[in-house]
Amino acid sequence: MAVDKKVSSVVIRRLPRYYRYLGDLLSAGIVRISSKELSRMMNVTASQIRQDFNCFGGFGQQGYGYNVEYLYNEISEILGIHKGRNMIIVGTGKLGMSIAGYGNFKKRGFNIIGLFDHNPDLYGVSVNGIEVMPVTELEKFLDTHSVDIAVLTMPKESVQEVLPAIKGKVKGIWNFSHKEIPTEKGLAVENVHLSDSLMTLSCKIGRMEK
Amino acid sequence: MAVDKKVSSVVIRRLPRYYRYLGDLLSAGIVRISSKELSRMMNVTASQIRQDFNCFGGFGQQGYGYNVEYLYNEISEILGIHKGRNMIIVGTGKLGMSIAGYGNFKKRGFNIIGLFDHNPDLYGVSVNGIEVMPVTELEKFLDTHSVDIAVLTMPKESVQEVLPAIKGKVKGIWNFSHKEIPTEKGLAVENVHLSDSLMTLSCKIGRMEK
DNA sequence: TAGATTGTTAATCGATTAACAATC
DNA sequence: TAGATTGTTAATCGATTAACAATC
Repeated sequence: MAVDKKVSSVVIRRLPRYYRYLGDLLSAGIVRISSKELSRMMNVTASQIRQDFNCFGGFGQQGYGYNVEYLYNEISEILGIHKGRNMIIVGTGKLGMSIAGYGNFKKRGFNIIGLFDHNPDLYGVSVNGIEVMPVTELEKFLDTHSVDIAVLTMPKESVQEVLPAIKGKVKGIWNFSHKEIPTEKGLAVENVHLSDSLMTLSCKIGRMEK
Repeated sequence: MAVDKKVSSVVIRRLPRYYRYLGDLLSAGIVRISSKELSRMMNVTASQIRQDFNCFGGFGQQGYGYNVEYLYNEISEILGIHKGRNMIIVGTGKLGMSIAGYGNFKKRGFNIIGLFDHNPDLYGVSVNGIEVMPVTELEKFLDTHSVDIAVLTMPKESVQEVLPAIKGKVKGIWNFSHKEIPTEKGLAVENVHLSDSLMTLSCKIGRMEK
């Protein structure tokens, strides 16, 4: 029952996947699961599953396995789901809008409370009741609202422009722009490079062909 | 100059990032770079950079470093850029459409040649000259066109429905649906779980706050 | 109780880093 | 040539897997 000190980031990155599988089991009405069964489903070793869970203190019971609902809730807690995180989206092109329109975030406690762009044609356009505002309003908005996460879906050129306005005022950046943002103290960053992923796929295909 | 046998997937996943940085250096007119300089820029060790490149045979020269353009082109080659990969997008909701509309893929040799959905309202809607077709046409399309990559941007429920039509007819799947697709022989798969990434961010924020 | 399965320690494996001889 | 920097081998570090005692 050694509770977490420093959990490795590879473990943290595996948690959402556990969360998904456990959600499916829960919907299927499954009450308990052993690390062995789960390992078969998820294509990982049972050892790894037990090690991973034990980074956070052990959620199972010898001879029984894991209670699906309990485990699901614990992981949900660790992931910060249902904490009620406020998000803004900067850059309301197609990608930004598709994120804005994705209903499941709200269900999990991620609320979009602001949309920003600097194309005047988009000002006032609304998604789920939230209107697009000019980027020039961003700083004021951050001073008057509590924002946890900024989602950056604008062209890389605009990043330098908005970054100073954002830093220190949000806890995390979910960055889809092609400008990499380094993590720094007090600021969590997830850089998502969709084209990197396509190139990785392309590379895999190339090596398969040989 | 030990040429690649089995390159580890962690190395392959790093290649697109090298490619991005080298592209920037190239645009900036930089002719040569040492692993040490690059390591400072990219926040990795020079050792790792040299090890990584040497998986593919070594692209540098002692005492000089690496020629930026040459290295860029070599990595581009390994990644399969400009090979002219044909892609189709299945599911033309907002996310699918935002991928369809992203201009840079074409520039790198990834051509979107088909869009599919089963919402009749979208039939005939076109992006960059490609019209949305009914999913029922998918199988016929795959038989009459050479398609390398299928991009899945539909709801998880529809995946089982289209997967049989696709398997064996494409080389890779770029999967954005929430249904995980296992890799199998002769089929490369990249599962992209955007919400996993948001949850990882949320988790990082939570651990920062403690 | 006997059987099952966890939590946890120890062994293995792989990836990263350090070091240095080769060489441009 | 002397200096720089690679390619590559060896050392270290961390992550994964195996094993098993604890215990439900």
